[in-house]
Amino acid sequence: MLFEMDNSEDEMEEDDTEWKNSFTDSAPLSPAAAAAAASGSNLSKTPTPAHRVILHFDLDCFYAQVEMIRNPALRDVPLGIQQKYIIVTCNYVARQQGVTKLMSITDAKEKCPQLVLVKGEDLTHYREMSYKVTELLLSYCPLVERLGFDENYMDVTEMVETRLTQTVESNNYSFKGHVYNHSGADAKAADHPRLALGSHIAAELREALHSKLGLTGCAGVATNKLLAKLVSGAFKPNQQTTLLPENVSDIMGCLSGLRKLPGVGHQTTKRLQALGLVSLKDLQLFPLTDLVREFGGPSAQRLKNLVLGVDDSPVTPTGAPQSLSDEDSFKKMSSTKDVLEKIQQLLNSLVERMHKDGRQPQTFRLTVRKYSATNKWFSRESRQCPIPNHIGQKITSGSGDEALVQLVPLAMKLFHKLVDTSSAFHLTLINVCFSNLQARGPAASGKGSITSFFTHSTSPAKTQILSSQSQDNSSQSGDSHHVDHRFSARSMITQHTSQKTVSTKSPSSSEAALRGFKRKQSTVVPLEASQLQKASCSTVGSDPDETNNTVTYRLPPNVDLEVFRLLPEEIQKEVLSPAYANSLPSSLMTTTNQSTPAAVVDIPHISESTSLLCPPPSKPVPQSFPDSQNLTDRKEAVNKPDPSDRATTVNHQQPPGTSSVSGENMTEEGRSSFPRSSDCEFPVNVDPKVFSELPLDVQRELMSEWKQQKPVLKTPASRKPGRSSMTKDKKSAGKSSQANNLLNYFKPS
DNA sequence: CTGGGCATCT
DNA sequence: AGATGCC
Repeated sequence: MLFEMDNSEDEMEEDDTEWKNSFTDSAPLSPAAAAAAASGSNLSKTPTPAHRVILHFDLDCFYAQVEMIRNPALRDVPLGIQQKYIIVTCNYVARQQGVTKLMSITDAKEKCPQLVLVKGEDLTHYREMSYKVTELLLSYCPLVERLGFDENYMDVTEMVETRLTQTVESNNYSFKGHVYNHSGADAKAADHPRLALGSHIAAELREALHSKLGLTGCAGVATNKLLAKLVSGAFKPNQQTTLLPENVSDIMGCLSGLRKLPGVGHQTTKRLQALGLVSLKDLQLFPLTDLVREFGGPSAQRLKNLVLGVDDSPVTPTGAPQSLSDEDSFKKMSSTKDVLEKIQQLLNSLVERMHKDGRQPQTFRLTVRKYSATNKWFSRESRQCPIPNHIGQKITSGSGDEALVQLVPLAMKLFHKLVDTSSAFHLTLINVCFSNLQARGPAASGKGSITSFFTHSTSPAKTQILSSQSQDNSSQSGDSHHVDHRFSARSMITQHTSQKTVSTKSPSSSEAALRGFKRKQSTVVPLEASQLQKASCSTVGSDPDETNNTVTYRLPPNVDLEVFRLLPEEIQKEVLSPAYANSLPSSLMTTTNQSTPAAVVDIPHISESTSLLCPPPSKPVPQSFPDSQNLTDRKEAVNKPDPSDRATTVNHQQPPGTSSVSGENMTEEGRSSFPRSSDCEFPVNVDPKVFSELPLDVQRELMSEWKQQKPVLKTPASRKPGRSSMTKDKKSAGKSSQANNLLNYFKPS
């Protein structure tokens, strides 16, 4: 968008000249020289080479591309990816008709009534594809840094030097793709052999992305990250651009405002504006000392550098993520029960992701966003706590269900630190996060290895990163990285295919969907949809023979009379309420069905019957790739747009009223047959309030533990017993701790 | 009627 | 723990 009118140098010329003057005034050195000089302050191990060749890759409308790969029928229709009420991105067919990123659904429909919408709130597929991209790049060169899901920086300086020494003169030294502010053969590659080679590498990598992953994208080639990023968008989509040092001032001059600089966000822009600084030139001419006063030394200097196109920051290999989180936003969440269900839902998928990652989280964090009239927009608040080892191990060992059972109370405790539930509250977002991720393998480390993210559950794979590239010439270079593919992306692909065909022991999405149902033992073979349906709706009756066996308690999580009698009266009521019944295990399965104004065309990604009978969870979506049948299904649906001519939503949602009947039945039955009881015997440390908010199955699990006196606690509970009062003082959560005592989670805080 | 993740710095 | 920034 910034540079779409790039090659027009007509009226730009005057401003440019003026701008250049100011540029050279404040920066006597060329940008490259300035960068080299600035790098002196960088104490990093390897002083950044004076001449770096940095690539920036930016995939075209990434989410839309992924969806079009999953369903090729979407390629030719205007497609928007919907999150809540927003089109987060859209394909180019839609853009042609005026749809833009971050446009509201309403506006998008006006612009483009035929717009096909796909829900994109579940990032699973995007995340997976995103890492495939990074892995592919990593197979060429270890210095790859991710920026979001759809962008990657790459430092190919070494590759370039290698090619430079070996290609002798044979190369014609032409540039691949565009050269910024040069038209065609204008650019003399001989003057910039490294950048020219960089453009070749970029072209090869883009081709690899296309042939191996089916993705298109843009690339920028420059001498630092800032410039590479700025120039990569000069020609869109699916093109690449190289920025030569002599054109740095050109591209900087084209920036319409300081906000366009990567690293300058809303807040920084405001603060700069308060100083009277709006244009790049304003900032260039602003005295550094004054800037230091406002922003401090490092930030001030960095701003000064940015505005000159100077950026000595290294390409830092991203490796596996340092935290995994899952969140959902909504208009209003005001009951503890809803919070509990949401936390369950979020944790469920997060635990599964964590397990696939293979590392063990040491810290758990819960974040909420509270609605407030004044501060409607932001203000998130969070509380975090350590994760006891025995719980963390259950995540990595695959006992996700048991981990879940213990994590939910933990999360609820944090929730009560954040929210005073005795008075009304109004949340608009909940986020759960695992951080402080600890690699399991003793020698797993491998610097910045992204490997652990892909090779779940296996022994620490060798660092699959090739430090130096093959010398084979350009014709071969596309394949030279093939060697270790099996370590990385391949493993994920294998997972996909194996799921389709045979039952597999690797954690599948089907199995994930069962989580919370607590079926007998480990259900390896995915169940039929009808079975799932049965399980979720038939759990209300009596509990025939489900006794004891605390470790693997089974489903259906029926009401255990014995346990139920022990519950406080208000919980009994809550449990018996229809809403709660619906929320029980099935709550883990139902997606939060935010009302979609648009017409809905149900185009299941799994199979129609599955979707109708038992809607998949919104987070862990079974990822069978489109087979022929699904393809035809979707095509059919897409080709039959809603006659109403309104926008069309493609999703898989639960048909209304699927699970309500049995719940109400249960209400009647339960109310009449179960006695009220006030004699609940909790262990001293248990906070009844917290306990009461747990779902039945969780309560039962805990009760069983307590009964069996087989506590997880290692140390005698000689602790000062928590007051069992219902009062909540939010302040003193102080020293409540025997670290490994599950009961501690229930102590009133 | 502004999403869902991630990172870094303080 | 919060603020800020990026996509």
